[in-house]
Amino acid sequence: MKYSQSLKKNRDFQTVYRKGTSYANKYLVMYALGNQSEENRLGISVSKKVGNSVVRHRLTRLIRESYRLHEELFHSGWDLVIVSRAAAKDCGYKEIESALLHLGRLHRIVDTERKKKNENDND
RNA sequence: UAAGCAGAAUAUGUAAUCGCGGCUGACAGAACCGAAAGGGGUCAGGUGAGGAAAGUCCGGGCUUCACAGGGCAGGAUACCGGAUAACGUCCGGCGGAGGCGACUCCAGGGACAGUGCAACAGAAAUAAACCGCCAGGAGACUGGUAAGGGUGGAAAGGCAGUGUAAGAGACUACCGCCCCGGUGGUGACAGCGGGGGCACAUGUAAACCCUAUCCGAAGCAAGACCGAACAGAAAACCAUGUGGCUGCCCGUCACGUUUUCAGGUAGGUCGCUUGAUCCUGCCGGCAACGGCAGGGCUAGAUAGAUGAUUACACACGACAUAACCCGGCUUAUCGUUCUGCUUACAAA
Repeated sequence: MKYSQSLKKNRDFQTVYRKGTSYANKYLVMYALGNQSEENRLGISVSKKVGNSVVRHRLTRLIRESYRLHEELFHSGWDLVIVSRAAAKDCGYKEIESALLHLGRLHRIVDTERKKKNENDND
């Protein structure tokens, strides 16, 4: 991903869960916390309750792909944790994509209208 | 052709665009991150999950720790021979059970080493007379009897005959069982001959147990190397200072600074894929498998890479995602194809 890192340490996940704000819809839960940097960091969590390994991997890839294709819509400087809920296990790409963008708008870190990262598009 | 039996192969495909993990080559060999170790750029090419990758149920390699030798405990296995690195796996047999057959299935050592258990029913369960039958007696009843009834998973080999008062391996034939001998086979065992009238007298070892054989423990988050932080040891420095012994001086100790050594957390690198390897051919073997020759290299991530979109095709796509590596077992599964064989019918 061009503008983002992935969130790796369990410690970082715990920080976002504890101090961040959260919104949820039918398929996903999104936690967000400002990280005082130029970049976003994205963490994806799919519980074993959702399904077996094949289902969990597919959901992780769908969420990552949705974020990648709309990366320029997100404001920068946030740690995001996306948690998949059990209802998401039969979803296709389109449903995950719209659910992700919906949660981003609730957090007010997604611009509905235009691309915003012009300062980063200079390079 | 129909019904079946055994085995094997395959596991949506094609094209385009965007994206991801290794690898190779070229150009840089910088910037940047980090104390260091180390990481890291751009472009191109090529490559990138399974038959079960699953369950983690067995067996081995590998690694670290432990280990003179022996025994106990605990666990596993249990007809015979072979294969193998090894196995509880596989192959070929034996015995038993099922099927017309191809073929399938088997928790298949020991109950004269010992202990336990066997409900209910039944007269009685390891010990026999309830009914019946026979004899005696007027009768009550006494005696004989395991052929018949009834109970039960099991009632003292089965069945037929002789025999008898009625009966009984009491006697006889056949079958079964036990013992002995020799034959074939590496062996489990098979079949042959002779003998015993059948005794210990039931079942249960998936009850404890006995016998024989095997087993050290933990696992790649193993482990090896580098190594901030942080404890430690030694040496040097007393230039200044603080505190204790002590109110002061000397002395000494601790704190202090530098260097070296050893340990080692976070972090990093390796382990990490060339192997009991795969493919083809020939040879040995009924087979599992082994030998020889030639050829191939086919993921290696470390929060964890295979996805998204579009188009087309049809059978409309099941189960399921490597995590050190192999050999098995078990379980899940949409379909398609092939090979060999059996039975029935038809044809010849």
